[in-house]
Amino acid sequence: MDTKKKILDVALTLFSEKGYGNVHVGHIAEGVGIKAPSLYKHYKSKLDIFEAILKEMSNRYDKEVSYLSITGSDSELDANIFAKISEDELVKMGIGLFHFFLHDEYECKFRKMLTIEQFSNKELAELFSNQYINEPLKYQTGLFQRIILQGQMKNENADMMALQFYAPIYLLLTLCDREPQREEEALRLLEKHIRQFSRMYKE
Amino acid sequence: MDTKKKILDVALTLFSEKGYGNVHVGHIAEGVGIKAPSLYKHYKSKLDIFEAILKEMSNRYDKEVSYLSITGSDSELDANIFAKISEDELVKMGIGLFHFFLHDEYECKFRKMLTIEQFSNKELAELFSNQYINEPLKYQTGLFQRIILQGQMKNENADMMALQFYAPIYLLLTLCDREPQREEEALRLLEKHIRQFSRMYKE
DNA sequence: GTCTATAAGAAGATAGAC
DNA sequence: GTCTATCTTCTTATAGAC
Repeated sequence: MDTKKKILDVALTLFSEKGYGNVHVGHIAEGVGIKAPSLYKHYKSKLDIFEAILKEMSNRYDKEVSYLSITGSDSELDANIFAKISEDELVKMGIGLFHFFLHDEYECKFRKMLTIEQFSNKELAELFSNQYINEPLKYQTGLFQRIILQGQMKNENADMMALQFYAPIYLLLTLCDREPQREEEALRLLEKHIRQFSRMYKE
Repeated sequence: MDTKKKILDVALTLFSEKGYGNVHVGHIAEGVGIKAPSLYKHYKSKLDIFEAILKEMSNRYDKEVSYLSITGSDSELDANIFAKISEDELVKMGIGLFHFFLHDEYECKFRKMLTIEQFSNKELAELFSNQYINEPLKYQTGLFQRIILQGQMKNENADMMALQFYAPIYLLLTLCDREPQREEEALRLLEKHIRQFSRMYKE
């Protein structure tokens, strides 16, 4: 097994639960199954481990964006699929997105880690905003612009539609990060939200 | 000047910037203008300071809720005011609320502190959810129910209207906590959101 | 690459003078 | 109520054997 990789896994788990400052190299080592000094054969410092996580997750993110087209400038392609789907399918899409964000192991832990560390420096603040605010809004704005052009929805501001569609998803996601036991409740609200949103904007 | 109170002020400021684990009693003492051991004449431990902040902010919150009626079960009263106001006045109300949450010194620091510490135990998670999710949604649901009854808005689910009205405010608030330089942008989006929301649901 | 031993310093907290 | 001095423990990191 790749120890260097396992160190990042364990560290990400601990950082996402307690935050960087409350995790000690001894805890990470214990999770990996080695002694603390052995960590230093793989990474030169605790900060080095943290930065390796950022780099690793940045790579993962880039791959997912280009593969799943969750965000990015590729909403042109999706709109054709989107425009033809029913309200039921829109719900299915929203819930699928929600599930992925909430249950993908790395996605979830990384988001919690950034939530804790977002105020500690400007780079982490920007990273959080880009990944969880700017990019999703940009993508969904493009999507709604297409849907409007195709006459499926009312000719309102697409960026506000994206905000009004996405903000509840974001709120429910951060709610479930904090209180995982409320996932069922969140899913009910999410479905109701998308159905009502769909009904209000339908042309 | 009240040293005991000043300790809480300084500690809250530091906790909201760096998180509990990254703040040391020496830092707090320095901010207050005394030496670390002197802190222990006022509080018996670092954790004791943290808990005193929670208690203090809980008192502040109770007073504000009952005084400003921002949340609570008093939406019956406000609906009469609300129902008669124009879209412009609805915008003014939303922006006023946003400004208060964002610029009230204690409100802002406490929210950041809870954001950082929300995953460290269940009580803090519940506190965050109650104060920034459950209570605002409950209040606004009551408000929209009244507005619907008075025939001012479409007869849709009031709880979804509350979610769709409040979630963008919440998203923009957390955005400004993270990147204060984006406040102007957030205010523009907020106004656009409320105007579009108002237009979509207007009967 | 992993271990034990240990350095070097930081951090929370106490004792006791003033 | 504040200070200096100090204790104890924790924490990161290094040295060097295996």
